Amino acid sequence: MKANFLRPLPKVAGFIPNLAYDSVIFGFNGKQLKILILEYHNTKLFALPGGFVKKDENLNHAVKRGLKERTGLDEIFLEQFYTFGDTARSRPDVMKRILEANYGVIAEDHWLLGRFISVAYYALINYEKVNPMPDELSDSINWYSIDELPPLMMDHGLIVEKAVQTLRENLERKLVGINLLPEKFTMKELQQVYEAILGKKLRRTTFQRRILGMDILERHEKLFLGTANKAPYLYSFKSITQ
Amino acid sequence: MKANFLRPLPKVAGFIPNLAYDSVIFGFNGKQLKILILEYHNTKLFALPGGFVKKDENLNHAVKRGLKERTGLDEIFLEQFYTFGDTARSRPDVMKRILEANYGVIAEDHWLLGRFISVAYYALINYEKVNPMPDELSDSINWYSIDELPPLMMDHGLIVEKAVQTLRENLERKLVGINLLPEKFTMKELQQVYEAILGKKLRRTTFQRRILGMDILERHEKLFLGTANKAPYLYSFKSITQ
DNA sequence: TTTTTATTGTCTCATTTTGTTACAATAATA
DNA sequence: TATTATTGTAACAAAATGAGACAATAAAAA
Repeated sequence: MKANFLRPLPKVAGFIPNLAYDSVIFGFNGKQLKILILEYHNTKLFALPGGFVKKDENLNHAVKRGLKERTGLDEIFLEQFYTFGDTARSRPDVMKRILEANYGVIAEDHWLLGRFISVAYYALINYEKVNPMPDELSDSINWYSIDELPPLMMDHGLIVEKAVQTLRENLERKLVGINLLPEKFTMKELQQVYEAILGKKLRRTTFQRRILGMDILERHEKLFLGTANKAPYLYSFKSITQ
Repeated sequence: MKANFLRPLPKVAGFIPNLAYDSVIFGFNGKQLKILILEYHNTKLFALPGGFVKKDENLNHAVKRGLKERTGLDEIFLEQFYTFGDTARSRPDVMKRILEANYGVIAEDHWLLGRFISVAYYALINYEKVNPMPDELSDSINWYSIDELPPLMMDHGLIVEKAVQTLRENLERKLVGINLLPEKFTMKELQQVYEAILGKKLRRTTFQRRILGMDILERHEKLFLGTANKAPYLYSFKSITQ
């Protein structure tokens, strides 16, 4: 949420003060919905990837920039979902631990120890195309299944909760699920994405009929996996033809 | 959006810099969906009511505070829907006009002429219970029908658009429509709210059956309006009984 | 080569929801 | 007492969804 994406101890000058962003980066491993969580050096603190906004930079651009550094990906589904602005969410004590573990003693009035309002985004990415990169402050960034998260610092647990809730609400309306899959996918894979997001099983025949009825998929060649059964077709998302 | 809710030319000290909020306050006059728009002194500039966040104040609380000043109402439906963070949305030239019309010459580096990221909220209120109050900077605040808005300054037109879109999306899912009506209302009034929000006519019998089927309304006495026809029942929203 | 197995694509029928029309009940007026 | 416009609800049609059945098939086993 705070001191990421930054190499030397960052100066406030270049950034908008008191404003941060956090990102909930979703991936799908074929079975479970996962998110990227980083762990700060020598603190056992787990947090969402986040960062700050430059003074002359669009908010959306700042988040894309951070995401690119983390995942290497450029053209991904990214949507803002809430801005967290309670005073109690900022925890100077926690920030201090993180900064001291990295840079030694920190001035009491350092800008990173102040209050932060954080704009939260969620991203949907293709799990297989990513090699997550930690930053200077953290020694690891890893995928965690959304129902096996480590205890997250500050209000990051709440942020994840709201992200999952938003994703569920948007699933039907905006077909966001597609962004978690590779270009071509089987109907079963698409159904598994839906099931992982909604957290419940769906009926195969009804699901297939409903999705095909939407007329948003293009059918391609079959996928032969070497298993002793009928091979499924591959589908891709129809590009909108204006 | 900017210099509202403030009596003397506000000092940056007490507020979080570069951060504002804007509110889209919806009301329903029985026929049309309306929003509150204010006009700044001697500028012919129309804007959404907005304000700033105190350094030690919850974001949500700041918005409630502003809304209370504007409408006198306390317990109203209020929901955050988007944070606008493009650099291009801030228009120092426009701000300068407003401030100079109120306070005379303004320093070039005044904080209000800087860049602002704005968290946008929409509110749903009972049109009849409100006597809108302008602030120091504006000489009027008035209801405008959402399809007859004056040209709004900066990106406020965009903010309204997104608010209406969000309201539509939330109408089914969260039954927000109820908040625009008085405590007790007829089925027809409720339908008119839905129609105003969705911007289309609904079928009476289907609407009535669907709403009643939700089991969220309590039926009360009839409402006799003196018209030569059957009197409708009054309904209220069932309070959630845990 | 033939049989077996699990999975896929699609069809059918039951159930539920929604669209549409009809109609009796009513509150005031003529 | 008849008329008028509106309301509440019933009745039926149409559409969407739930649930099961089944043939087609890809590879392995026999």
